[in-house]
Amino acid sequence: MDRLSSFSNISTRDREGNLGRPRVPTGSSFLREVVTMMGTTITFGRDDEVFGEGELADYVYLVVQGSVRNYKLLSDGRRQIASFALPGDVFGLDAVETYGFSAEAMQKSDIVVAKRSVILLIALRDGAFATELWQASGKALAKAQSRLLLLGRKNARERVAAFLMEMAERTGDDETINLPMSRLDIADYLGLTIETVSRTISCMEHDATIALPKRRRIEIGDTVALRRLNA
Amino acid sequence: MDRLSSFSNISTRDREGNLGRPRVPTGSSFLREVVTMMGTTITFGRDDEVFGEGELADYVYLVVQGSVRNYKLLSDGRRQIASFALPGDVFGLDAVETYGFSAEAMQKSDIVVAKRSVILLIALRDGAFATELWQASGKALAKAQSRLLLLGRKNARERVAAFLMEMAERTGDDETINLPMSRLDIADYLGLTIETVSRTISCMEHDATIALPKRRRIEIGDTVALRRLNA
DNA sequence: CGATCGCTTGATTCCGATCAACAGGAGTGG
DNA sequence: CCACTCCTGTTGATCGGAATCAAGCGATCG
Repeated sequence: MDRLSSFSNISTRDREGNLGRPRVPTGSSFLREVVTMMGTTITFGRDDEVFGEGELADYVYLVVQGSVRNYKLLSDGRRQIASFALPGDVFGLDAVETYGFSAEAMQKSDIVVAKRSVILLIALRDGAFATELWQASGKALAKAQSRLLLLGRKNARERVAAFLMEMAERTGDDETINLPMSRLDIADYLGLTIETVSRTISCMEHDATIALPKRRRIEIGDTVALRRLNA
Repeated sequence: MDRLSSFSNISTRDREGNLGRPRVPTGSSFLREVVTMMGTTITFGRDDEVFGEGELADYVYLVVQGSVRNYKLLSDGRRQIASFALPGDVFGLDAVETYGFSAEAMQKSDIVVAKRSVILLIALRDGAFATELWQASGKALAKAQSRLLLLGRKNARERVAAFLMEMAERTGDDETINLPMSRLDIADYLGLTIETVSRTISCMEHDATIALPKRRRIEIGDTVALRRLNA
């Protein structure tokens, strides 16, 4: 764990505790360590742009607190959210020359910003680290491919079920989900309209598949029913 | 170009000529060199499985001749093709533990098969090579994200237009496309049905946007009209 | 030459989009 | 504290684009 020592004098104590989350995202925590070490924390307000599609990709980002939407737009305003970045997630890492999508904070968010050139330098010197970056991209790609299946072939109910299971996995305690995003964000993530998302959620509430004590809080009642919709 | 010399005694002459293609896919040709050097060529017949989703990812692949579909299935048979691999393309590279999708030859295809462990070993020793792998994954991810936008937000005509432009770019001479895949493959790539693909293509023929002298050959008549549908 | 497979075309259905109205909650200012 | 407004989300009615169902065509191959 002191692989960083050749690049920095700062002690490499574990910083996971700072995140204050019940779960840590899968993947290299060493990558998070490097970004944290090499970067600066910036606070973004609600709907502030972190970067725009097509801009030179000079930085990589780590969400400490808050959440970020990564999305692409068509010229007429249609939007597709590619991914949500939650606390502990790194994003903007896979850009090659320029960012392939835009990124906006969904609420007041603390984000560590690190120079890509530094990451690249470390990667070039350290094959193991570069390999971790490669594998991190591989995992991101696998997720994207699952989403291709969702967007290309699943119906509304299946999409919402997949979303709920994903969010249950990534936040909360498997039973209760605290949504950091609006219904519109969910719709643009799932390739649906806000009305269809709302209706589908209502329907699942009537089914007792889920309960919603608050707008942005969903409790999963019937995990089996959700899982059955997932394959 | 002799970075391979430490791993092999075979001379590292340029092997691109072997591919017999008008265009070489973007990205590291060094990666193709490594795979070619370290691998063995195997010929697959039409619809032969190269690997199945969930299998241990022990190999990486390079298409020399022919073409491959990479796809995921739902339990009821719905299929989403994530990507097509054409001559010069490497696939199966981004898998982490197991393959995240299945791969089948679309016709008789010559494919170089190389052990992943060898690639990994080189990557661990050579930060520059590992960084190339990382960037290759980044490009694949960018393509996948563009396809998320297509599958989530574009209508049938826009999807087909995007497909034609992609194929014109990847094969042939920008004017004439020789399709290596069936209408069903196109449909499963674009998240449509075979009937909708057929109708849309017919409609574009009536428009004189395209011409189809043969079933598997498409000539682009109005590039501007196609491009207008793309953003 | 006939059979099969791949593709096209037509008729109808259906799921999700669109259009429209309203409800509830949070935040604001008096 | 309450009245007001704005914003987000829900619900209902209708529409439309692609799916589904169905039939026929044409090329390829044994």
